[in-house]
Amino acid sequence: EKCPVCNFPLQHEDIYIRCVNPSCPAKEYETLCFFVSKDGMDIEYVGPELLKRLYEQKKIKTIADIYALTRDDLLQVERMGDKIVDKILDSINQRRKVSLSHFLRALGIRNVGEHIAKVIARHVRSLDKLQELSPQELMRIPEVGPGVAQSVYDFFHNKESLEIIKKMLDNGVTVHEEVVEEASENPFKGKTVVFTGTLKSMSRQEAESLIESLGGKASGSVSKKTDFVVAGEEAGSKLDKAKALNVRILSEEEFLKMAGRA
DNA sequence: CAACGAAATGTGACGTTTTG
DNA sequence: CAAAACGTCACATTTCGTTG
Repeated sequence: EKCPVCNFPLQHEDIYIRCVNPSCPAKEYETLCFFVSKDGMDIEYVGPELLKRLYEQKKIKTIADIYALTRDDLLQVERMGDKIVDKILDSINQRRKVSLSHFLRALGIRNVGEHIAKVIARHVRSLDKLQELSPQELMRIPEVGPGVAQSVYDFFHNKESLEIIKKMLDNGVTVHEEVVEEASENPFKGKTVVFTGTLKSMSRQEAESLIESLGGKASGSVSKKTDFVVAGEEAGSKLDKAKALNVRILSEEEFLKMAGRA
């Protein structure tokens, strides 16, 4: 079953599908894939393959339907046992409560990534408020320009997406306000940090959220605005750039010590 | 309005767990 | 135990917002 307009198959290829057909299957499927992915709601044990089966069996169509899945729906899928079904349901339940920034990110609004989602969430505080903002009002938020403002506005003024949001709320999803807490004094407060290479003691993501919790910013690329580069094993090109720009380089040990985790 | 830095998007490889 | 499916990671390229 292919979309008559774009003719894309139902295949998770990480391609961003921009088919004009509002009910394009390939697009709907990609939206589902993104929603459960790490960059979205991060629903464990649910990935492209499972979604494809459920979509083809018409058990789900939109991201809202994920929250209405039953044990039987899942057990009907091939290669599905009790153990994994328990985990899946558990995982979905865990994600019923979500912060506004996380939710906003997971919706997959164009031009809204992890960072911008957080910025917007901290400014507007609630989902209701966000829906009321005009593009002009949105642009008053720092780091939000015309492109982002338009995407966000369009999303919240589209009949389909509003229905999906309503359905999610009806299915027990609660979006809570963003909590902004002031970080205590530490070497990373207000600093920009870039990680390169592999860290032994934690994942890249854990390290980045550690920096954030300390009031710093974890960035992906080295520039002259970067305060520290933390070099793990097999550090790549970012380490070279740091040396070239005379950015202070920290070993993993130094990093942990300064972060108070050593 | 061009240059620049940061964020978003795209690409590809590899490790781990579960089912049957 | 092998195939399937999920998870993790690094990094290149493109796009966006800001600033001089």
